Amino acid sequence: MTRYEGKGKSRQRILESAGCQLKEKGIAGTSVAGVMDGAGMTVGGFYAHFPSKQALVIEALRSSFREAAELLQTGLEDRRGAEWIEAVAHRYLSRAHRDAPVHGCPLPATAGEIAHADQPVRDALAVEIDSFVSELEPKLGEAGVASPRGEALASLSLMVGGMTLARALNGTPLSDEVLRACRGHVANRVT
Amino acid sequence: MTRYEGKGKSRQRILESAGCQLKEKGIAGTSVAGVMDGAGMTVGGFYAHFPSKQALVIEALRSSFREAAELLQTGLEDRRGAEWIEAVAHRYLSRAHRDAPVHGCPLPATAGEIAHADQPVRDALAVEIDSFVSELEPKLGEAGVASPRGEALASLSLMVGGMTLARALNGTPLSDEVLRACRGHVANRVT
DNA sequence: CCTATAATATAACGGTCGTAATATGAGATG
DNA sequence: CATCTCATATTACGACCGTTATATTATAGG
Repeated sequence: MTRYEGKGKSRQRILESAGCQLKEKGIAGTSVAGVMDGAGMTVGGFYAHFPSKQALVIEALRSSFREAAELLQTGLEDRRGAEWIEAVAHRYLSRAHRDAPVHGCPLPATAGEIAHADQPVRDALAVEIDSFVSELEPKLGEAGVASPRGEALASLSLMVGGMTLARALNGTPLSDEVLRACRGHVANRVT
Repeated sequence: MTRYEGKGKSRQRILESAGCQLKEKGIAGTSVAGVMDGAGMTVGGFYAHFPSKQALVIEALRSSFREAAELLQTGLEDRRGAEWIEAVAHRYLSRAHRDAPVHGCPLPATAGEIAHADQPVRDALAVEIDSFVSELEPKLGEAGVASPRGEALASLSLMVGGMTLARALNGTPLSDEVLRACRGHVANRVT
């Protein structure tokens, strides 16, 4: 029925579908059947591409995190130091990001569940976070903070925590308030 | 077989068991049968005490959050301003809290899932967070920060985000590093 | 055109979930 | 002692989960 476009393409579609579902519904809320449906296929073919749901979660987390990290920095190439980090925080802690998890960071929806997952999942996350923090670090160095790496880790924590709470409080006045407070905190901290 | 101690006692035991499981395994990882087992009873009796799992989650979240908020502040009655908030942050962002979720805050394990839950759950959370932030606020006022409420919201976001990430990175060197960085951030911010 | 091969669809397995109907058993009342 | 009441136990239902075995289909090579 469906036109065949090669195994690699299918794998990529599965990965993208999984990324969307993970960002929208978390790990427990993401089912293999749902992912395959989102990729325009049926369950049966899944295990020809991935050995288990956990393997899919690891790879989808990897690729969607990298994609989000890149998207977060696009268009900011001309900015430096404090101006750059502030722009990143404002973009991350925006209402747009809160209301459209699909185009954003997978951490707010999944980090809490990764804590109860197996070690391989946490190890994979550590690699990605370490890499992202290493990108953040020099920018904070330019901004003249005392310990750029510590500040990068704390900034990530603030952004993830703020977005997680803002989403958990969605539909209440506190949601916007949390976002605004966290943006203000970064601005005060860095300028 | 088991001695009967009144319906109220049973309800309380269910609530405490649910709180433990929520803090350790999140909402999806918490099953009604498991909660009743933890309370020393079997599934059947559950619906005599709560109309649904969601109702249980709301009430267990409420009571365990309040309990954690109180525990977080005990023994700190003599401290003021910056010293107080720093002690709270150090206690929250400790390895002890990371490694023993049962005696701590339910937010790191549940906030990500609450975002996908129904509105009543989010409304209930908003009430509790608003109340906690109102307790934090005057202490930050004493510390002399510009906008105490905003700072309280941002501090909560940093603490929850830091603990969530530290648990998601547990077993890797990054976990301790995140905790240390967030503690340092609060210290620098407030002194 | 026919075959070989690989990708996908169909269907089923065992397990767990939330929920509900029914059965049991203990405490209070007469 | 008999009976009523109500908390709890047992059991079952339908839905969904991850995973696997099997059937079907589409592409590539002779």
